Amino acid sequence: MFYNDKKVSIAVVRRLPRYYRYLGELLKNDVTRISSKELSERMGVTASQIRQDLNCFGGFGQQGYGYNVEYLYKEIGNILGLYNGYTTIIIGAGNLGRALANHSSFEKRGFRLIGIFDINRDLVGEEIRGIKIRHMDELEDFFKENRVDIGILSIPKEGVAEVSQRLVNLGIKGLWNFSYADLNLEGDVEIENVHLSDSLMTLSYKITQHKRW
Amino acid sequence: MFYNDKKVSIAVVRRLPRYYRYLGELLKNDVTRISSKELSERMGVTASQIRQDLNCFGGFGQQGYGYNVEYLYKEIGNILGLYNGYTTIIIGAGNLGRALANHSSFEKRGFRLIGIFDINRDLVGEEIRGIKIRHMDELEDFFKENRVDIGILSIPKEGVAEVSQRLVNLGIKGLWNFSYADLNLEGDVEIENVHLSDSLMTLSYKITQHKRW
DNA sequence: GCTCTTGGGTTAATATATTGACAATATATT
DNA sequence: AATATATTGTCAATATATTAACCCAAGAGC
Repeated sequence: MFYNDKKVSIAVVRRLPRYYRYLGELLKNDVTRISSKELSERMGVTASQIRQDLNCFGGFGQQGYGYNVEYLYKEIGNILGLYNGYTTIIIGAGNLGRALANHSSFEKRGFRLIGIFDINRDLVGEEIRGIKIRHMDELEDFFKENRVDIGILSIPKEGVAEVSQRLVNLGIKGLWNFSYADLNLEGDVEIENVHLSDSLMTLSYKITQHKRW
Repeated sequence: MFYNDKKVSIAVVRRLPRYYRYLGELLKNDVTRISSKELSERMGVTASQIRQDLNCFGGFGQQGYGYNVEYLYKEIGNILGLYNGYTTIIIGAGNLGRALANHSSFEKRGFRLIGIFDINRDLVGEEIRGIKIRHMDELEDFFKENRVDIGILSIPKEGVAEVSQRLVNLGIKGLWNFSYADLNLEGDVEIENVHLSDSLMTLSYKITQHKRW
């Protein structure tokens, strides 16, 4: 993982959204400045980590003052690419796909849902939040007329390999994969797997090995 | 994180579900034995890591032979607590809550959904997969009559602090939190946060810093 | 304006995680 | 039955991540 040719660990990158979230809250509460120390106490991490993390991307703070909340918020948003107006499409209009389509917080972060696709012809034509469901056959045509940055895969694992390869061939930049299969594709695409079952099993482990029941 | 008083890193624990998944696939394909080397190639990790990981929990393999797939599968399932018959309830019957309720793969992993709750009285009485939605007021009574192990929180972040504390007071063992707020509770409860927005923002970072567009 | 305090950036120290190496032991082969 | 081969469990080496320490710039107080 890189930033301006500088190597940045994925652990650091995964913390950025959390910083962004906390800074957003501060901003909402009209806090204009914050020190790494105070932020660390709120977030339950070390101040050192915050300073180290942020310094991967540049010196955003000022000695004796701290960080300007609004400035830092926007900088991190920028690093995360939230102001690039990325477009998304959902593949699979099942329960999960619908839930994601209705999940307004993604729009709030700058992601714009522009299409929903499914193989089930019974669903085609139906609308979710003003976006009509298209058949998978229309995928290629859709790409001719729209810039699609991110594909959200909410389909059973059986179909994932084929569909994802198709999306990559069409030039998609990223895949957000909810299917119960690891995606390891040939080609120039970024992948983020969300394995809900894995997360639930991890919780199950924690409960099982927890020492008080 | 511990296993039989032995310290096991969370990184190792988070890999267990993945091993479980791959072993399940092998089992389905009637593979009876596998070496760490071959498994490592399929999974895209090092053989050393697999051996090291598994040895946190015991010596499941045999020199010169490898691992018995079925045995290892069951052992890991057991370590993860998948055969303990954990019960779950969903708090929040919005889009995400419904999607999770309909997500059958959790049942397949041994988790049993026994209740759905919401504050919206219009939804009360409605059924999802045979489970009727109850009003939050009934929560305490429900706990008197049922053993509830895991609470799935699919509600807006505003309500999370109050609801989660209530669940902890009622003796819940784990919280699977989908709300856009970190849960850091007092009390004897295990927590697994799933921040979908964070994951999407991480993908956005990867795309943004990717070096070919 | 001078001094004191705050607090970021950076380097060093420590802790954790991953990978590599190999002896020990079971299986497979002849 | 003896030998060759496969492959684990474990220890050591390396790499990565986190935390601590400290220097020095900027702001606050007088």
